[in-house]
Amino acid sequence: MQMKTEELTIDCGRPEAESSAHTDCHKVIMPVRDALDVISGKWKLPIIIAVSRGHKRFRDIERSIPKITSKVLSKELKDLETHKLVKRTVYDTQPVSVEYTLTPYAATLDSVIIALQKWGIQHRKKILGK
Amino acid sequence: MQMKTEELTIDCGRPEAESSAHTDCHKVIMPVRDALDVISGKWKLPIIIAVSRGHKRFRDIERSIPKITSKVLSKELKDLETHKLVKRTVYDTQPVSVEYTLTPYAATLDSVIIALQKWGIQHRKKILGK
DNA sequence: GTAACCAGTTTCCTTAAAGTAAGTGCTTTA
DNA sequence: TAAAGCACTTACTTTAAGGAAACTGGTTAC
Repeated sequence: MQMKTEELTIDCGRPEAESSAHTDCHKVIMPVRDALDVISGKWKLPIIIAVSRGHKRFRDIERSIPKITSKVLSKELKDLETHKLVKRTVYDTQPVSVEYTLTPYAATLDSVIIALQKWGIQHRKKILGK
Repeated sequence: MQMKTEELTIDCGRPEAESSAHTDCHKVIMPVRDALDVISGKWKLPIIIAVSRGHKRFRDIERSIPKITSKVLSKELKDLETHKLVKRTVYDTQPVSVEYTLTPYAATLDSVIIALQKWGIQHRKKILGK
């Protein structure tokens, strides 16, 4: 789902001299954009956090995130699943119950989340001038 | 410019028992969303990288980022300016020349960019199964 | 004097993301 | 037996982002 990277051809440089800057630039921007494709957007991180807090059932997650709709939640959970961050398990009860959990892989996002959180905290202070 | 956080009221939790989970959740998600407001989107990081590579002039930056248009570049530079990541300096030459540079503050984004870059690299491997 | 460069702005248009609202098929509870 | 819960899906509408192209008002180079 949207792994389009072909348009990421950032040139970034002074054609004559340092053509190393080209590759260089590419190497930063390409993975960053890959990462942002997965975690940016309004709902993905809220969902990951809600699930990490123990909300496993669809309605449960839905209730824990104000203003999210079932439509959006459904779609975002699918995205997170294809990115292998969330696991969907169907239990053969009557009626079937479905559980969402984070994969161990989701834990690799911790450093990203922490970096974003830290930066967000100080940025708010900076912008609001407090 | 879009510092709307009032809808970030993630509830996140089991009303009875641990109401600490509420505040907890909030404390993670709110700054993360603040950070994403600033750096997510298609163009902001490419622009930051282009400027960091020494492209200072409007047309220069425009040329260094394939497919960007003047309209979008103009808007994004303004955003980055209000977020204090980019500085716009007008020199009183004939005709006036304008220079964009990164602020020292932009350097605080390094850890975020590095975290995203790292994660993006291994994620691509994971998803493409290489 | 006309072509080209600079730093943008304006207008119009298309696409994509997100919101609204209702419905589906099943089951348990009052 | 009617209401409500579960896990969603479908159809329709609104909003936002982004692209294309032209244009402004100045300046310098040919």
